[in-house]
Amino acid sequence: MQELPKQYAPSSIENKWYAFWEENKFFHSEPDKREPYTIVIPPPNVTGVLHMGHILNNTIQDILIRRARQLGKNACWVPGTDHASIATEAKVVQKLRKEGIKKADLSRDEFLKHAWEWTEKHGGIILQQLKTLGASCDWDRTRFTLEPELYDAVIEAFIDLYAKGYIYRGKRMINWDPEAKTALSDEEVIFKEVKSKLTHIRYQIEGEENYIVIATQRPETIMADAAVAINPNDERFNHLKGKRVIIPLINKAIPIIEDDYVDIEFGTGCLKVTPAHDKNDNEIGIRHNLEVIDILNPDGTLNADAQILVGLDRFKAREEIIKLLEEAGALDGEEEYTTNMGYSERTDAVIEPRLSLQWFMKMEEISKPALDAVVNGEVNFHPNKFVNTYKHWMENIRDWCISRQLWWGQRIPAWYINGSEEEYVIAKTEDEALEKARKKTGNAQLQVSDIKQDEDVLDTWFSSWLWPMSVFNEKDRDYYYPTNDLVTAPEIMFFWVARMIIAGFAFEHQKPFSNVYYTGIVRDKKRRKMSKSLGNSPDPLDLIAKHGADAVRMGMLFSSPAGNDLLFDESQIEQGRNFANKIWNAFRFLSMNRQDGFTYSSDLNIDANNLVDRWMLGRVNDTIEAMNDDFDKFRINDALKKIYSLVWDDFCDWYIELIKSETYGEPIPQERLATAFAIFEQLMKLLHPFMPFITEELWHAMKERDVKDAIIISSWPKPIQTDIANAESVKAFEAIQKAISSLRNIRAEMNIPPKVNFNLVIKTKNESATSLLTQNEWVFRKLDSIGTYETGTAVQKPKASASAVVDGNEFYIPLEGIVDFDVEKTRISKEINRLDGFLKSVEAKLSNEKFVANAPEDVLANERKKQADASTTIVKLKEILADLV
RNA sequence: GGGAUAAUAGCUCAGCUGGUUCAGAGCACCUGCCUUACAAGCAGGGGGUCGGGGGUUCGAAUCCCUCUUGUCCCA
Repeated sequence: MQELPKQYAPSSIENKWYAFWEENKFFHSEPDKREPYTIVIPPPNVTGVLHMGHILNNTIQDILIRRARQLGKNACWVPGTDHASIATEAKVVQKLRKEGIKKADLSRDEFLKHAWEWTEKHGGIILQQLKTLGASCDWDRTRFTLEPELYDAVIEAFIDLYAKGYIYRGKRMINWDPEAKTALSDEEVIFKEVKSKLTHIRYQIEGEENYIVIATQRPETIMADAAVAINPNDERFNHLKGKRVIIPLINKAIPIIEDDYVDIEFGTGCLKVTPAHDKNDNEIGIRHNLEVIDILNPDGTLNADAQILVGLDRFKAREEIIKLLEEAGALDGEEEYTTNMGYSERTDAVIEPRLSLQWFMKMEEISKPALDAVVNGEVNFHPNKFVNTYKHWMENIRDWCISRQLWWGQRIPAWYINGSEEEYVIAKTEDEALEKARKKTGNAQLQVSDIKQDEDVLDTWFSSWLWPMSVFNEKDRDYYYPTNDLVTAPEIMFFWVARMIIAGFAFEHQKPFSNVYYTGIVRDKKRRKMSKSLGNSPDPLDLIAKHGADAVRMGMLFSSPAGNDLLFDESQIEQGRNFANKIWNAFRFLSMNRQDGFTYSSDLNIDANNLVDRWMLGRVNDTIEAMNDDFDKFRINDALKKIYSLVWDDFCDWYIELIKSETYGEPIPQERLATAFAIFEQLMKLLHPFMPFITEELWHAMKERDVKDAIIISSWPKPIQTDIANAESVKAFEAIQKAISSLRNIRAEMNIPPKVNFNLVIKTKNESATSLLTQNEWVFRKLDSIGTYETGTAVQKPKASASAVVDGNEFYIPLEGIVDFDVEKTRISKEINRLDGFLKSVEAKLSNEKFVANAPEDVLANERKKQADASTTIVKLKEILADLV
């Protein structure tokens, strides 16, 4: 047998097994008689690259899918990407610009050709990267939101919703991104707190020398002012009512109006009203029937209606106009001010509120079932706290602006007739549109050239919200839909999760999934979100190359309870790597001990007389049940911690130590080794979802196995031999562990070198303890250096000795010649003090009549037992202390 | 401004239905150890008024109120 290297080297192993899994189609799912278990991936941006958030998110999905596969379900994880219209279009435009091509010079078709080329070149890289992580996606089912079937699904959804009256076209205040030159939905606006200035400007009162002062953040918009508003209850301005003021620089008279919206306390109490450039102002404008003067171009520069500073960018214009106001004597000072400003989620440009003709989706009615489903638990959120956020948003839901002034996306299926903005038909194809247009106009002579399709595309989320349905063909949808679990970030709860639930009920009349697991955000140690622009994120592919995918998965998950942010540090990955190495070496040791002809049976059948085996298997059994419970509750990181501790603490630190041969240099007795191998199999299975590569590697290193016996499709363990491997055996062995720890503690505190033997005298509390400790003498001998070993209820206490009382049994180590009495006295006194304090608190409880009267019987009984145990131990320790004097 | 959520060891966090030696884990730290695999390891150890205050209860890290501080979402 070839000896294994001392350290685990993941890279070659990982590639090998990933190829093996793919070749054998273990990730692929087809509908069959089994129960399905389905996850759809949150589709990343098609031209994106893998970042730490993807690592966390996809690790969790892979864990869920691999465990489901082991549980015998028909596991299907559908991968794919979305077309990310704004981001991708921006990238393509940028690339073309570098080549000296302007988008404006291209036809729609020409531009789309470039966009597809770009997508094919960069698209799907991220999916390849996911493979290095071990993601067991069904790659045969990879979907893209712009591929024909999904495109059609989006168009059909639009047509259907339009027919039902949920979609309308209208001129509303929308969020305009002057950089991408498109409308955005409310969700795509990110508010950031920024330092700004309030500029105070004098508006002369018409026909008077006096002026009033208004405070504004946006002095460059004064040319679009339609009025100045005051609060009707503001007595300071009684004299202004009914008058008009003159806008400086352009000398235009506008009315003073009264409106409750004006905050008397804020600024100067006078508000300039700019209906074209502010949402609130727009509402005031509607109430007072004010003129709407739009002075901005789509790119954020001033247009001719501004009269001055035409062509200047809005921010440049702000600087310039302040100078002009100052020169004109209209500037009344500036004031520092902190405000929340809206930024484009995609381009980070400052959002421009703008009145614009767009397509909207009515949300209130259609979202009702989706609200109910989450509130009544039909769809569960993990952690549950996110239900509140969801509920709040859904109860205050507003209409969704779904049109985007872009080309890269699903083109809105509206055809305008004869150049009209108002007269249009909704149809899937041009032929159909023409037919409908002819019918609508009653003009049978209408030609294709008389109708023109809307230039705009739909919001990317208008395709993503169909994802759990649209990734399946009709036949498969019956089987896989509704899907089971969705793993995503809380950031996109509204963008995506809520809308998927809405769409699920709207189109399939069913929820899209049963559980939503919200992961945390990956941050750096300073709690900053990891991002490319900050440069504070490691490249996950480097991490994988350096430490192995298993280590990265482990490390990420270890410090990542559901819904809590993860403060990433590479030392966490090292912890994962260390664990992989530990497992590797545990196996290495076991394998080194195999003699010629060694075989083992996977069916565990342990000896009822061997407490160590009973304990070990009992621990495995407990862990299986505890992990299942954790998985049911989506406490995935708790499940990981349990298997981690079982492997490292129980199996490596105790069990392996105990199966070693009694004779130095001899291999592990082969029947013990066989049991250890069988237990190790259980451990590998439990660990497989978390660390797929190393477990598959060792699984095959344990014995020759058929392809069909790969661990990836092995069965998830169930508790076995629970008649002997149970709580009782665990408890019995734990008492021994505690005793051994106490002895090791004495050895350390007394500075007895590890190899120096000491004698052990155990005065047991009863005969069953004697028998336990007699039978397990070998355990003590194995784990510590022991000379003579004497046990019984009536043994002679050695005089000068170090001692410990564990579980009512007294352990004595004769000290003569070895040790310092004072140290031992201090040790014992400390222990007495500790127990004394504990006893007092217990006795305080028990002497409280109300406690005795009110506490349940089992609590009471437990307190009494605590009291009895503590006081007998104290008595014993005091005797011991007395003997030391 | 409205809402949510959190505050526990130096750091990151568990602690789920109020009661088990409940004050825990990992990391970091200290001490000893190259022990039949693993120094990426083994053994042992120190460290916390559970943010402050008040309340409910026989009993509170856990429930309620309040204050402070932080984070997130929404406007």
